[in-house]
This record gives sequence, C-alpha cells and structure tokens, in this order.
Amino acid sequence: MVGVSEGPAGFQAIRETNLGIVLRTIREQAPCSRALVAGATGLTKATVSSIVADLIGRGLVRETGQQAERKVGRPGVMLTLDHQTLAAIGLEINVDYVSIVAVDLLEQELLTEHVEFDARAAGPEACARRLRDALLEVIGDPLMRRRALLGVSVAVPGLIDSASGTVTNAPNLDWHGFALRDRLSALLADAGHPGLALLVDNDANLGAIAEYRGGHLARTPDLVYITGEVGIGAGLLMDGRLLRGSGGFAGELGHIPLLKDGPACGCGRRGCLEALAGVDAVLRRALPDVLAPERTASIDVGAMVDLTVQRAEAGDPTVLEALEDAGTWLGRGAATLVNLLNPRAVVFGGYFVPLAPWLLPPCRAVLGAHVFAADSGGCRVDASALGLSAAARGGAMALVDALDTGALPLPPSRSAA
Amino acid sequence: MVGVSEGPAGFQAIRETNLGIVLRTIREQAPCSRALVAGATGLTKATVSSIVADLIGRGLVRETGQQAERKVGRPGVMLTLDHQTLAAIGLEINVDYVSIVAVDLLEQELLTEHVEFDARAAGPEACARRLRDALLEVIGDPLMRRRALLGVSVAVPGLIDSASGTVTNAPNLDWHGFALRDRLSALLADAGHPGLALLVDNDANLGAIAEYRGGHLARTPDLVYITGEVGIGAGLLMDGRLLRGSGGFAGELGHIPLLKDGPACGCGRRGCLEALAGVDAVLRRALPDVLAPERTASIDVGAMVDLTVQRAEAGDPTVLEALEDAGTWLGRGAATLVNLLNPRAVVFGGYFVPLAPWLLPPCRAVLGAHVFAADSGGCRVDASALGLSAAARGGAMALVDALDTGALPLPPSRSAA
DNA sequence: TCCCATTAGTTTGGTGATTGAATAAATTGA
DNA sequence: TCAATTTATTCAATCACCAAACTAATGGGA
Repeated sequence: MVGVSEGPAGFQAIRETNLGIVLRTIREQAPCSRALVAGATGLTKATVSSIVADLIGRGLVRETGQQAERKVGRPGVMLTLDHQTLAAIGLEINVDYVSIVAVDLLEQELLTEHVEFDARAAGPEACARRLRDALLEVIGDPLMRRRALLGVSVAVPGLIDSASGTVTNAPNLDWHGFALRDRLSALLADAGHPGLALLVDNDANLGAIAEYRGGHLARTPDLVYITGEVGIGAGLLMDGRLLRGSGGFAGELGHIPLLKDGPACGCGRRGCLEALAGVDAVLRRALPDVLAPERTASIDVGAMVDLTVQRAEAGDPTVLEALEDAGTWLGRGAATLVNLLNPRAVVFGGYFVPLAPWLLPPCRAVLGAHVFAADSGGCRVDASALGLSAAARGGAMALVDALDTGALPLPPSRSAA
Repeated sequence: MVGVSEGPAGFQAIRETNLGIVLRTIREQAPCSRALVAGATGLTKATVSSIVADLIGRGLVRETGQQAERKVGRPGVMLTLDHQTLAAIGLEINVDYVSIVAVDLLEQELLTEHVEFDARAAGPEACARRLRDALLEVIGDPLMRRRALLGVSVAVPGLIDSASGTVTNAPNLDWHGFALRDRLSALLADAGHPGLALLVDNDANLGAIAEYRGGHLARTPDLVYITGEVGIGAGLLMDGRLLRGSGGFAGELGHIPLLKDGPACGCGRRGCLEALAGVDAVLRRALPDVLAPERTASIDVGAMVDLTVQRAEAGDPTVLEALEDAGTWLGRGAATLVNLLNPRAVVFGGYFVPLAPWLLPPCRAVLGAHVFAADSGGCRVDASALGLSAAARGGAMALVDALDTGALPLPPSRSAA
C-alpha cells in the first residue's frame, strides 16, 4: 500500500520479507509457538527463532507467560503481537467533519474522535492546521504517550496522487492541487514531530482497506467498497492490492453512464449513477416536500437521511418508491462492476448504511439478473458495519498492513533486548 | 503471470529476482556493458558480473563482438539477449481456427501458422490432439530444432482456471470443465515431450499481454484489450498484472447492462453490450439483405466482415448507420470501463480491427463525453495492429515475461561455460 | 523411580549471494 | 611513454538462511 519500489533484492530485502511473513503469521495464529510458525511458513526453526528475537527487540512481538495445551514433549513458548508499544493513526477530512482513529498492532481501536468541521469554508491551509491540531491532541493523550508511532494517514474525498501525497482534485472540498502531505509534514516538524511517515489517500480506497482488514468480510482479497457520502466512489481492492489506475482516477463509479438522457448530474453529464442513486438524488426524490428539487448550497445530509429512514419505517410510499428505484440503479451499477471485476464482495458504506434495508433487496435482485457468471460470480452484497469513520480506520490499518506485507515504512528498533 | 507463490524468501528467491532484473535491463538497454547494467539496476559491478556469467551459461545472454562508441577508458564488452538458443510457443484455439506462434527471447516471430479448424464440431479431445499435432510440427521445424523450449501456452475463448489449466466454461466451443492442460500434457508426454511448461489462459488476457509487450502501445502497464471474436471480452492489465477477479470471471465486458429492455443477448438477458455492438449484432444490422435477423447456426464471420467493410467504403448508408450506432455503444462501454479502471489505453482487437475506421470515431467521441476525469483520464483508444494471432503471440510473450519478472518457470542451465 | 519418546528451541557449522575494495585490463590524450 | 579513465574480475567479508546436532522440558510407560 505504501509505495513499494521493486528494486534489486539484497539481504535486507529478504529479511524484511520474512520479518513480515512471520509477523503476519503470528497475527493470524496467535497465541502460537515458534515451532508452529516455522511449520506454517516453511522457514526453519532456527530462522524463525532469529526473526522472532528481532521482532521482540523491536517491540512488535511478546512472549505470553501462559502455557499451551498439555501435550507430550517440551511445551512451546507462546507468542503474541505486542499491542502495547505501537500505534498507528488515521485521519479523515470530509466536507463537514474531521475524524481521527488510533489503532494498535492488533488493529483494535485505542481512540476515536469525530469533530464537526466546515472544511469547505475553512480552506486547505486551515484544514491542514486543524488536522495537525487533532493529531497533536491524540499523540499527547495518556493512552498514546508510551507508544511509538508507526505513521499517520489522511483520507481525503477526491483524486489523490498518493505517491506524492498531493490532492489533485477534491471538488467537494474545493481543493485543487494541494500538496497536503508536504504541508502537514512541515506543520508537524514545526510542532516537534519531524520525519513522521505520512500517507495520503482517497477515502474510498481506505474504506476498502478497512473492510478488508476489519469488516465482517475481513480477509476477502477481492472486494469493492462503495462510499455514499456526497458523491459515490468506489475503492477497488483486487488480489489484496488497491487498484488505482494509470492516473489515480480508478473507481469513479458515480459517473458511469447508465441512462441515456437521464437526470442531470453535478458533473455536467446526464444519466450518471450518482444522479440516479446518489444520496442527494435519493433524498430529493424521497422528501419532495422538504427539499427543493434543484440543488441548493448545502443541506444537512445526516438529518435528512434520518428523516428518510423514519418515513420509510412508517411506510411512506413516496420514500419507498424512491429507495426501490435507487436500489435498482445501484444494482445496475454493481452488476457492471461485478461483470468487469468479479469481486468476492461489494460493500456499501457511508450514508448508504442506514438506507441499506431498503436499498439492498432490489440491488441484489438486479445484480443477480445482470451478472453473466452464475450466482453473481459468487459476489456478496452487504452494508458496511464500520460507520462514518471507516476511512480513518482504514488509513490506520493500511499502515499496519504495510508492516505485515514487508513494506515496512519504519520498523523501529530498540537496543534493549 | 505464471503462478508466483509468495512464499518465504531464501537465497534462490533473491537470485531469481536479480537474474530477472538484469535480464530485463539487458533487454531494454541492449547492446550495453556490464557497467551500464550495474548503474541502471543499482547492483554492484561484481554482482552483475556474476549474474551475467550465469545468464550466459544458460544461453540467455551473449557477448556481441562489436565495440561501443570510442571514449576514454577501457571499452565495455557489449551484451545482448541471445535469441538463438530459446523459443516460446503460443497456441490459440478458437471457434474456427487454430493459431500457433513461436517467438524468440527478443519476442520476434520465428514461425506463425493459422489453420482453419472447426473446433466446435471436433470436440475437446480432438482439439487437444490437433493442438498437439500443431505443436509437434512446429517443434520439429528446422528453425526450432536447435532451440530449447521455454514453454507452451494455450489461449482459449472462455472462462479458464489458469492455476489448474482447466477450461471451466467456453460456450462458443461447447467445452465445460475440460482439463486441457492435463490432457495436453499427457499427450505431449506420450509424444516424447514430458514436463513441458504449459500455460492455459483466456484469449483476451493473452491479447492484453501481447499489446503490453509487442503492440504499438508497448510497455503501457495499464491497458485493456477488447476482443471482437464471436463475443466481446476484455483482458484487463493493471499495473502490469492481469486482473482475473475472485473466480476468474473478470473482464466480462460483453455482458454489462447498457440499455434497459434492449435487444436480446445470447446470454438470455437484454441490453448487454454484446447484443448492441457485438460483431454478430453489427453484421445483422449492417447486412439485413444477406443475413436473417434471427441467429442462425454459424455464419462465415470473416467474409461478412469483409463485405461490411466493402460496403462501408462504398458509402452504403445502412452499413454506416449500423457502424456508427455500434461505435456509440462501444463508447459507452469503454466509458464505463475507463471510469472504473482508468487505463492508459483501450485496444480493440479481433474483427473490430477492420471495422475500426468507422467504429472508433463515434467511440472516442462518446468516451470523451462520458468519462469523469478530464481528457478521458488520459486514455487512448486504438485498434490493435496484431491481427487474429494476438492471443497466440501474447501467450508466447507471457512465457518470456515470466522470465523477465523473475517468475522463471524453467531457467535452463548448461554445464558448458 | 527411571528411562524413553516426543516436541520446542538454540547452537554450530556451512552454503549461497551480495558487497566493497583492490587489482588487472584496455583505451584515450598529453 | 605516462597519466587518467573506465571496465571487469578477484578476494575477503558479511549477511541471512539452512540442516543437523544438541539442549531442554514434558508425558507416559516399565
């Protein structure tokens, strides 16, 4: 996930690879003995011993005092990830909030915060400062004080050049070509935290990682995460890797053309999926008495979604019809996606989650009818269980993932053995 | 491309990686000295010397006698790929032909053959025998006699489990669950060629590889190859890797739903891209006086395409309208693809190639209008220059690629230094 | 109780591959 | 002819893994 430059292989490359393999094995098998790790990985017991010693020295692994089940032979010393020493932080900035999540090596949440913030009005510079402040606050928290920081990630709703950490275009924030990583890095250096590993990525991409590593579809290497924030975006995880496309524009699910001469979309075209089934379109069709049909500046999306849910539960026919229709269009979009990519799962996130009980049944039906492969190619359709902080969590997890996959950005070492 | 199992890293793993890196560098820079390779790869001169000696021993690299430009200092010994000693063979079986291509290490064609063959009538077993015969004939050719065989690939139009080499479902051939690799392997063992590396894959996938390595868009790591044979399929190459999906069903571009209540498709649904712009649909719309509107058993597609081209050149309004319409639909399909995957290029192959002068202009126009990212996300749309043997060539190239990327299936070694 | 079989983990010697420095080789220019 | 320069090889050192021997800890049987 973090840039892996496929250079020539040397000694440290092989060590890093095996370090990552052992770490991943311990994560999955814990608690387990060195011998078990050796068996599972194919490495020698000697090598595993050496690597484990290294990992313990770095504070990533720890011997649990507890015994394994009583069997014949010398009992093994059980190993677990040491979740006390490290932490990874994920930030998310969106139109109307800043979200921050800290996780440990086990990807368990240490801290979560969700703050209302009018990012659009503030402008990029003020946003960067707000992110810095949120970060410093979390770093200073007693829960974090004793931990080394693996890195920080920032999720942004828009087109990102993740190699340089630049936000190419985020229309909803009105950012264009903002070098967020450089700016934030400078701000943090001024605040006494130089050289922090910083990762900037699209919110849908990081949401996909959150589902991959933490959702109820965890460990599904081919999945698509669909955001339902202001727009519709898709994070495409194929073969456990994010699919970004040649220019980083991949996943623009919201703007695939579905209906010739359909309703106008914010992008200037007609018949885009977003114009047919985006949250904004759904709300305007479901609540014609509350919202004017034409786009207005900004509405309180969260509140309107709640109202829609209330009315749907009450059986309001206008709302039910709007949701049925939107679900059908989402199904056609998903069918297109599944025909092209054949993922194992499609997960709807963001504001689609509360609406899922009404959206998913028609969506699933259309999907089944329009996918060429039998049984939708084995693809499940579900709502995310991660809530609005999915992208922030995913970002933090992406950092942990970088450790596991051997693309360690900063494997901290300690002299004490 | 050939299954790379990401196991623990050892010495040979690192050696294989560097072997591949050096080989690739020499391919791209040839003729070049060892010192230049060292500079380009970041490896030490000593290491490069060792690796080059190894490659020369294997017959993959050769010292050219020729001198470099005269400069100060000891002149370097120029290296090139040794294209004399090795060959890779690609087979393709399709509804009405068998195609075979042999290439050397430079991916230059050694032999090509294209034989009419009614695969559907023959059945899978006879097809396997036909493939064996074609292969033995090529292996026995004087041009091939002195060469070691890197491996053999087979392209099949249908769903393939490339790990096991089984054809899961090839409707146009009427094959269902045929273990082609095992069968062919057994036949070849009987014929005195045991243990040959055999690779079975989808024709669109291999077509994409052919474009990647040999087309005029060579070295574009994010490209989509669209087949125009009986059906429409897409080979998706992203980041230089084939995208297969969780069940190998990825790339079913022909069956994405584009038009609600559109024309009936062979798959039983309505409004699929294939029903709107597939070769069969185009021909029936373009040549209503020649072809009955309903599907008949089998028509001579090649001849009908030629006739369509003739009439289009003559300005036949029925034909021009049919092509314009098909191009528009292909544009919508391509726009969907580009919005989701953001490839650098979309290449049309098969029978779309002769029709390209009429299909591509409307296709490009629609693409430009329906892609969210500016300038179609930088995506080019072109017709393939590789002809009907694209998949066979791609298969042969995939084997060479496996060498380059370090996933050497069988790097042959020779005792003679 | 004692000893053996069994499993865990460490130590030791050895191998393969890269590295860095020194050396030899080949050529240009003064 | 002698520097200067660049190429390629050689050699010792290092690093990481591996195989096998060895130590350690436990349960089960005689």
